[in-house]
Amino acid sequence: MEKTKLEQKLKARRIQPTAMRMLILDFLIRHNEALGLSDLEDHFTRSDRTTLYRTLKTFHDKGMVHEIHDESGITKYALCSDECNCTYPNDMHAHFYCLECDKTLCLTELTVPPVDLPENYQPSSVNYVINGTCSACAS
Amino acid sequence: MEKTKLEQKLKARRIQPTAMRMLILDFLIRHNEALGLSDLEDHFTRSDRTTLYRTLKTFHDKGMVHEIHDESGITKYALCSDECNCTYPNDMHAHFYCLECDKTLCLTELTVPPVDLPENYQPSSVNYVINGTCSACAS
DNA sequence: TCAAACTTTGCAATAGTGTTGCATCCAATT
DNA sequence: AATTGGATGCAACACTATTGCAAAGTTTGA
Ligand SMILES: [Mn+2]
Ligand SMILES: [Mn+2]
Ligand SMILES: [Zn+2]
Ligand SMILES: [Zn+2]
Repeated sequence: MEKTKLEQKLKARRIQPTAMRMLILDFLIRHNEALGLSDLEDHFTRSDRTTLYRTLKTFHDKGMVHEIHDESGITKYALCSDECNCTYPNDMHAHFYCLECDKTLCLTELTVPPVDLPENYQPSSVNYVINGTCSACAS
Repeated sequence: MEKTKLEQKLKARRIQPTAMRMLILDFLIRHNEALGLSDLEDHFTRSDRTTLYRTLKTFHDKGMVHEIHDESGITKYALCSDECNCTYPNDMHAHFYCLECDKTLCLTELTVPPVDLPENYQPSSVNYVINGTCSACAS
């Protein structure tokens, strides 16, 4: 994606657009799967773990990405859509974790249904992961 | 719970009923929240981490408990009902993770609805966690 | 233009959780 | 009693996440 577009996206979330952050944002955009810190480490070999870690943290704090917790035990991050505020239940969707290839996908079409919680339980977000075998691994 | 009852429950899942396992099972029964390894460590101070770890692993392998992955990053375990085989979607229910007190509850009433996955995606289980504030922390 | 103030990055160390190898113990079986 | 297999304890390790601090870079306002 063009540099100016990346800059805009970062600024829209009130994130200072540094070179590193634009590279990482671009990387996230190119991959439509949720990525963990180690995935960034593998690709940005010249950059320090900590920078990558803190970039993900900043992105998360500013609502640029959402966290997904799956059976891998690794915290994964996926881009939010531009309009997303990660509010419950509107912006919440399901995810698919493939037990074979270890990849996690956003099922953005699959919005979570609001549910009836017990008295006095206040929901704020959802972590919804369906485990199984993805289409690539099924064939 | 009485010793013989605990023995029965373990044998029903083809788990050798040792003293330690009965104590841990009893502990899980007494707490209706999902527990992590460290919770067991805190209580069974005279026992070794590894034994507790392997007991949970055995319980999980034999279908006595199910794993829950929430925002805490800690793998938590909760007892399955006697009839549960952890099959999708019948035995799958939602969970509630309180961001204040860090506790995770089984919402056994809240069975997950089967969903329409993309072509060739094979689901086998679900990790469904609703985050928010529990009734105890709301008041 | 320069210095002060603030932010980002890199390096090192540490914390926290989960996992394994191996020796010993124990209980069931013959 | 000897044999056998599983359970436990101890130690070490692997992997991920997190923090402190100093250096480098950037913005801001005399
Ligand atoms: Mn997602
Ligand atoms: Mn449960
Ligand atoms: Zn796959
Ligand atoms: Zn609570």
